[in-house]
Amino acid sequence: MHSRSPASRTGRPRSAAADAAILAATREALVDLGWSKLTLGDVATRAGVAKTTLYRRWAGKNELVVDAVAELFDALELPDRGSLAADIEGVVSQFATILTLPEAKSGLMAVVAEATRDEALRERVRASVVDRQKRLVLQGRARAQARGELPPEPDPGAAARTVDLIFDMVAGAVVHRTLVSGEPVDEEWVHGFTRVLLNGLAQKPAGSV
Amino acid sequence: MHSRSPASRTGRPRSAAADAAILAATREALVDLGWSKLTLGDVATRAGVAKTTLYRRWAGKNELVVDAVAELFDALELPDRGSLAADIEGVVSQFATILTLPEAKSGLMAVVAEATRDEALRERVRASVVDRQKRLVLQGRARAQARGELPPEPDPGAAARTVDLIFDMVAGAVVHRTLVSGEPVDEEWVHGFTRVLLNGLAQKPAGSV
Amino acid sequence: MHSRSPASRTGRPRSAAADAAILAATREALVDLGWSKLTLGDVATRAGVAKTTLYRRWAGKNELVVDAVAELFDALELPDRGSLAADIEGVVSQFATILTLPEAKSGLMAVVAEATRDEALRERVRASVVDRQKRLVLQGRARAQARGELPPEPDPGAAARTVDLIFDMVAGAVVHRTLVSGEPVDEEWVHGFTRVLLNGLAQKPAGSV
Amino acid sequence: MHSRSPASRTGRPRSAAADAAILAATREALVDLGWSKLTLGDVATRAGVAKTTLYRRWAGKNELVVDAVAELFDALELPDRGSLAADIEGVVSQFATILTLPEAKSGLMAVVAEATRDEALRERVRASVVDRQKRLVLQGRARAQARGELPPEPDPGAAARTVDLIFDMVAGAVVHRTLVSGEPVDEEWVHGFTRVLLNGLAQKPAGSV
DNA sequence: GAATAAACGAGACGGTACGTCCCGTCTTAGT
DNA sequence: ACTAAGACGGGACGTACCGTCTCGTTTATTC
Repeated sequence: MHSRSPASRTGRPRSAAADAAILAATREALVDLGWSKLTLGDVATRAGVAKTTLYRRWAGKNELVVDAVAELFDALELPDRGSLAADIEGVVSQFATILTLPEAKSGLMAVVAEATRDEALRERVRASVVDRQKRLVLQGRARAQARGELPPEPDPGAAARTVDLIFDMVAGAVVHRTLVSGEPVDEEWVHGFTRVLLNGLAQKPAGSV
Repeated sequence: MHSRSPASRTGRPRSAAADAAILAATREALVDLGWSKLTLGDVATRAGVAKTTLYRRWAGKNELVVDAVAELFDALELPDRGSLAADIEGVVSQFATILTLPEAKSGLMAVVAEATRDEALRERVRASVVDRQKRLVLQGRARAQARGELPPEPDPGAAARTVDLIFDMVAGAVVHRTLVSGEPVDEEWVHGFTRVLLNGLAQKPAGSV
Repeated sequence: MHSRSPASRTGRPRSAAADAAILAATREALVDLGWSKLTLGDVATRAGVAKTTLYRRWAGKNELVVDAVAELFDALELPDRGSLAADIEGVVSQFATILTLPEAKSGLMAVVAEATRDEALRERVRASVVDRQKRLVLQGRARAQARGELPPEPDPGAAARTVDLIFDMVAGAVVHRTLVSGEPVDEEWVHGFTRVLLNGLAQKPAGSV
Repeated sequence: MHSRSPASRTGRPRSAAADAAILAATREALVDLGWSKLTLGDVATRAGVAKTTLYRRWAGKNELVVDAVAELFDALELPDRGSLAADIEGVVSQFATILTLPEAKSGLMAVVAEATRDEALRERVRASVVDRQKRLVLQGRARAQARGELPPEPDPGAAARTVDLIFDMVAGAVVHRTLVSGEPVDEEWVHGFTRVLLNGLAQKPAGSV
């Protein structure tokens, strides 16, 4: 998350409670104000913490918001509903639910926007948010293979590329639907989307289209 | 784009050249500074215009950036490559190319982020960017139907929903690939994505997968 | 006092009222807080002015305080009491009275202290305060010469050195009495001091001592 | 100078070396930074001491600087040059020399300025600096009386007032010449000043001037 | 020589002010 | 009526110190 000079033994140790308070206050401020009107001074006040304490731990607004938002996605889990399609529908719905939280949508898109000009930030987003949730795709595939719904992957390279493609498609579509189109991710949409995704993936050969 | 009080007949008319200069200056500033460090004073200076002139025409940074960025996407067109798959691949590549422009990615995502808290802004984004490009989906479908690749749509409601779904999937996946994953949208990825999309759409029944 | 780029004809002109309000607010803040606790933000607030307005006109706290304090000494004038001794006693008393004002003592000594490390500031103090009041010495001598109490000065160089010496002695003694010794400059002290000064100056030859 | 709770018999005693190191570091910092930019954290670092150690011994910056500067004036002594005038010229020159030290001028004036709003501080300045050096005036008068240059003082009250007046005049004039006028206290000035002072004091009656 | 108790270094803490930057508005004179 | 110029009131920035606190460690003195 953030670190200080390695293994300082002397001096007063940093308050562990402050970290949690700051991240919670950040999410609260995102709800109330949104990203662009969120100020670090306000976050510090909400957290009952001095501005210096905040700056001692995070380099700036972007890094802070990434950490605050990333925690939200840890709530995601792959439900076991008996079929791959049902499992996917479940996790897509969860994802959409999180994305409707004001603290998630306002913060996430803003840091993605900032990350277009800040390689370190983009890496932080990927590590904290994207890669951390790729576990869901891997878990889903493993479970489907155990059920016999999917064949084992012979080529590890192709398998990794497919995971990335799936993640781009799932995350991208849900984010676009929610934030750009501004339409609800309801059961019907989830069903339609999942059908297209799974059918598309099932047809390995580029076939007759 | 922006308007003035309806019947202003007297006085010096607004400079038409100023509009174009301001939008160009905005894109230039997006390239140099990114959204968050872009200031309206700087844009005015770059455009050789007083700050007052700028504020008389746009309400603020968000509105200005939407207009500046929206123009970029008008360059998109559906190529006629002989098959639906090839046409889609062409337009996806074009879209990805535009998204690699610094002025597009930095600006677009930022206004989407801002739009999560500003309904009027989201409407402006949707009108200026999203809906304006939906023509591509409609055009592609019409052409494919003319070629006999797709059957005519009997149900207009379902047809509209499918257009929306396709748009969410295409735009979402490309944006996610480019901005979040930070991986290139190369020929291989475009091919894989298009295959999944078209195969998925072709299999109407939720079938045996 | 302070200046901007020479002859700016365009743009909104600086508010003349703001200058006066700021200097008055500075003196008020000196009374309430003293030099070391005076903050420019507070002065701006008291003056009903934004901090930027203040910084646009003065480089910092020192320059501002010099200007604010210098105005106080413009109230000094040489009374015509009929004899040189009486005139001097009058002006010394006036000077002592001004030095008992909190805004004067707190501010004046502090800028003198700061000026020990800032040649430009020392020059400003000398120009705004010291040299401006040397008129009193010159005026006193001229009047005494007119009365026949003092002979005309044959040597201009020696005359200037004597003016400086007198100023150092008068100002130095009163300041020291007031601020360092912390004793009142009462009639008795003024009388004693003036007697020593005038008798000392009257005995041109280094005499019998 | 400073004290701790009266009867602390147990526990580690305070380091005597730390006191000296801190005062020396304070003077060093005054030279390098001047009073206003001197920070206690920096002094502690220079002294190789923790900030806590410093605060345990001095209440704040003002008290510390008074103590650091006061030591400088202990170097003053009344030379025996054979006549009162020569003795005075000697001590005035010494005083002026000390006042040219950056650590003296910057620090002394600043604490005098602060003392205008802090009675306890002014008392500390008077006790540590002023009264401690009044010995020079007393010593000079005693020596002059022994030589027969001055008559014995019949009235002790008047004598004390004269001592104060002399001190105000000497210290005041030298300080003003050095710090405000910014002119050197050279032999000529010392000679002129001493002549005026002694001649003035010699003429007891307020006479014909 | 072990226990005690205070001083010590280090550095985090809540807080205040700094001087700068930009906001969006206004007040000029000029086009 | 519009324009360029630039001052205006206001608010947040990120930094520097303040004086306090909480640690683990060191060092005399007292049992």
